[in-house]
Amino acid sequence: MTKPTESELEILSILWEMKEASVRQVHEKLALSKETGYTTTLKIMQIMHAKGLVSRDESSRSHIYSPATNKKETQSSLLKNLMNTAFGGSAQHLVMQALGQEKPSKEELDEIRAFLDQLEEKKS
Amino acid sequence: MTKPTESELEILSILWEMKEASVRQVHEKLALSKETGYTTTLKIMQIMHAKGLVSRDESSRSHIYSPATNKKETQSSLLKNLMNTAFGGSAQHLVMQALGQEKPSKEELDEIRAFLDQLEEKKS
DNA sequence: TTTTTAATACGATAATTTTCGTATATCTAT
DNA sequence: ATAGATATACGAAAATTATCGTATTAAAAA
Repeated sequence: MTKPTESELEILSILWEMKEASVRQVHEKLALSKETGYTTTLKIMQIMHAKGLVSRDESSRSHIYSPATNKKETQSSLLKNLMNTAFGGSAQHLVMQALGQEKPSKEELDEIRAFLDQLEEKKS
Repeated sequence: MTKPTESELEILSILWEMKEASVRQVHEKLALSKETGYTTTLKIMQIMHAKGLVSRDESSRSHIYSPATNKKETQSSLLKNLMNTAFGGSAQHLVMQALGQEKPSKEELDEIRAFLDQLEEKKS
């Protein structure tokens, strides 16, 4: 599985959310947060297709793209990479830092707690 | 604060751990996990110095480098970036994913729990 | 049918990042 | 002092990534 570049990841992320979309649709979303031309978006998506990061349906004139990589796996690999390069390999530090800056809601905190409990059970 | 590149981050991470080190020392650590030449490491560290990512003591012949950027801030910014590009902005998802793959020890889990509690208190 | 609009393909340039060779200076040991 | 080892500086090539213009084709509107 090739590692997506920064730009590719932005697009992949949009596709994860939308499930499938045309270049136009992706570009419009992307343009909300980034100054960029349509053909640039197109080109990157074509490259992603060549790399196998996305698949596309070419049956209609405007191709419909969808993510081809496993979302969890990609996230996991990026996370592991960041954990190793920036957090000395410590999940704990990374997690606490992530929580600290985001101030999650009580509900989210509870879900995380439940998740922690579940993790611990599995240990036995 | 300029965002470190991937290679720069690897080096910065080593410096965070060692507090301070010569190019030679950094290079030896780096070479354990990566095939790379000495002058390459040197060059990157010089660039980092020019960017202000590290500072150095030039009083002896072999310069001693140390990290110049705030560690927390850098980590935070990288984390936020990954959270936005790969996790749809959700700290919760990121955190659960990170924990899931690392299987932390009971002690670590407890520390995280304590941290969650502390977070919640602050809310009121 | 003609014109306008909108899509893909593709090549080329620009920008960024990584890599390394070589020159030069300094330290160390002989 | 001289030779050998080891440092930094620096330039430039190589590799990767991002950007965009233009040609061409297909659809839609007039």
